[in-house]
Amino acid sequence: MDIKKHISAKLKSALKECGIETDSIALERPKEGSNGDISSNAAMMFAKKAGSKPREFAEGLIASLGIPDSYITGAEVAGPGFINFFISDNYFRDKLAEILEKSAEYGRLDVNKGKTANLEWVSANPTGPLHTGHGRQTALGKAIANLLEWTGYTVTREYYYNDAGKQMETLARSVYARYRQIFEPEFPFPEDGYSGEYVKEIAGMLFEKYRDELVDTGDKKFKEAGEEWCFNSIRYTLKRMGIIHNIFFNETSLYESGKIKEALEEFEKRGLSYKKDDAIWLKTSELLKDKKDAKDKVIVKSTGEPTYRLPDMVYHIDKIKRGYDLILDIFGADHRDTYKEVLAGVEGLGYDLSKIKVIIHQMVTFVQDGKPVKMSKRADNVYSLDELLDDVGVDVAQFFFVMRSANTHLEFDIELAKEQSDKNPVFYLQYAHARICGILRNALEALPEYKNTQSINFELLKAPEEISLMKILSIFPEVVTAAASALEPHKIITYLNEVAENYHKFYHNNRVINLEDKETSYARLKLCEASKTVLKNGFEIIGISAPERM
RNA sequence: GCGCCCAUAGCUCAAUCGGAUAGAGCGACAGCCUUCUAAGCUGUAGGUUUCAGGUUCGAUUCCUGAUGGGCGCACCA
Repeated sequence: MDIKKHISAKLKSALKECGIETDSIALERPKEGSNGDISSNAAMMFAKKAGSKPREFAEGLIASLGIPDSYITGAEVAGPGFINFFISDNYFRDKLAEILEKSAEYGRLDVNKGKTANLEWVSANPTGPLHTGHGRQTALGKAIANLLEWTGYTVTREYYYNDAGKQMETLARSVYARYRQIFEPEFPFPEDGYSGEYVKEIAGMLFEKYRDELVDTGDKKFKEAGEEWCFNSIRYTLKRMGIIHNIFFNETSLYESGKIKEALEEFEKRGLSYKKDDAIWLKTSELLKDKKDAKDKVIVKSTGEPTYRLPDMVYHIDKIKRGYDLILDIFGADHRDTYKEVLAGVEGLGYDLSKIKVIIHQMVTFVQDGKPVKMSKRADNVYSLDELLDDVGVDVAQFFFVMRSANTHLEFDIELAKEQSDKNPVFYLQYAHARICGILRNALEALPEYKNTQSINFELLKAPEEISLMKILSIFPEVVTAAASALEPHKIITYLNEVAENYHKFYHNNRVINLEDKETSYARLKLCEASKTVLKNGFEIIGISAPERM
């Protein structure tokens, strides 16, 4: 029984009597409680068509709806012509029973059951540890992958990297220089080298093992050692954050399979590329017609090496061919223009882009003591993601990165995140969960039979705080739907805040365990269990833990 | 210079495909622990949603322009 479908069907048939056929009945949940539980703007939308004024038309519609019925206690016209529906408390009591029955599955949807999704994110080349600049994307992808799974998708988590490009050579040269410096302090460090401490660490490990035997061996050993160290570091950080990628896709495999060459030939055949100054250019200015200032871009350098664009295009074609129903990329705002060029190339080769969606997130400013923390790549010690996790904890970091809409700049207040107190918004949610767990533990002592009591009278739940808590718990699946279709996990957090708030209010006004009134205690304990379920399921989506004690 | 994104309470941010009296947290002020977790609850103060127009029953949301901030404009990725 879904109340929205119920009301929607009623409105549809009432409109049909007036000669209006429509499939799109917009129903929303009014912010203000006095405006009912569900509201529709249908009368305002169709009054003109019916040759009537909105309020009059609304009155007429209500008269033909056949209410009250077993779920709807009443409907009234309000404001400019809204129809506000009031839902019976028993509907929400039924929902409560449903939450308890579904438990860990409550909120899981089957709208995308049988479909597959591919989410590619992080995808940093193995030239160093992940730094805090990668944090938002890392956390966001984790939550979005969860969100997709909750709507029924089978999700492939993928990491794309290139260990053959210029960046890796730079790493190799940097490690080599640090290695030489161990026994030749005057050995010059490359100007564009990676100056992080970890490079010295890698060099030190090589020296430990081979002493100075590697001086004349070339870059290969240094590159391998660097890549291995960096990937271990990256995987370690990802694991700490609870992320395991199913596929690590190496760009090199695209060369080995000949697909890069094929794409290049196809571009030429289609007249989309040309040679100039010994390089091969893609006619991006033609492919991106709606972008006036688009310029042609180099896809193969005069040295014969492709730029990142070409393999990126081929990589996306590979993902399309793998047959996913949804292909998601997550990029920072600094890639906003470049991904468009890549997709334009894919489209130029005749592929359909409709399965591909791109999530862009804005940059993060880390603030400490009221001042922005500098994140310059030139600095010897960048703030690594691991250090951030050490400083504020995994849950807090995950929460802070995900709590805001991706499309706005994020200010990450390190002092606030470190704070183990009521100032920290993570704890507000986790505290509600821990508090419920405490009560349930107490109940096992005081009323151990509650677990096995078969007939629980939910009609005893009638206090205003109990009703509004039941109401908020009942919309969790709708929130998951909305968050998933917008790909915005922060909507879950906003919702969980309401759940926690409603729970705390309920707690303060209603004693749960009361030996004088066991029947009510049983019902309230069930309400606690349902609240715990929703909080825990929500935490799972956004990727934080559900502590039993705090 | 050009392109994209953003602008909401003192601060950090919400606001359901355009909906009703724009909401939270922090900070400020005033209360609530001999009873299940006070990391909690209750109350007060705080707004011309940057500005100027436009579209309509109705705009924080859509359009135009201005102002301010972020990001990008490589034969780096």
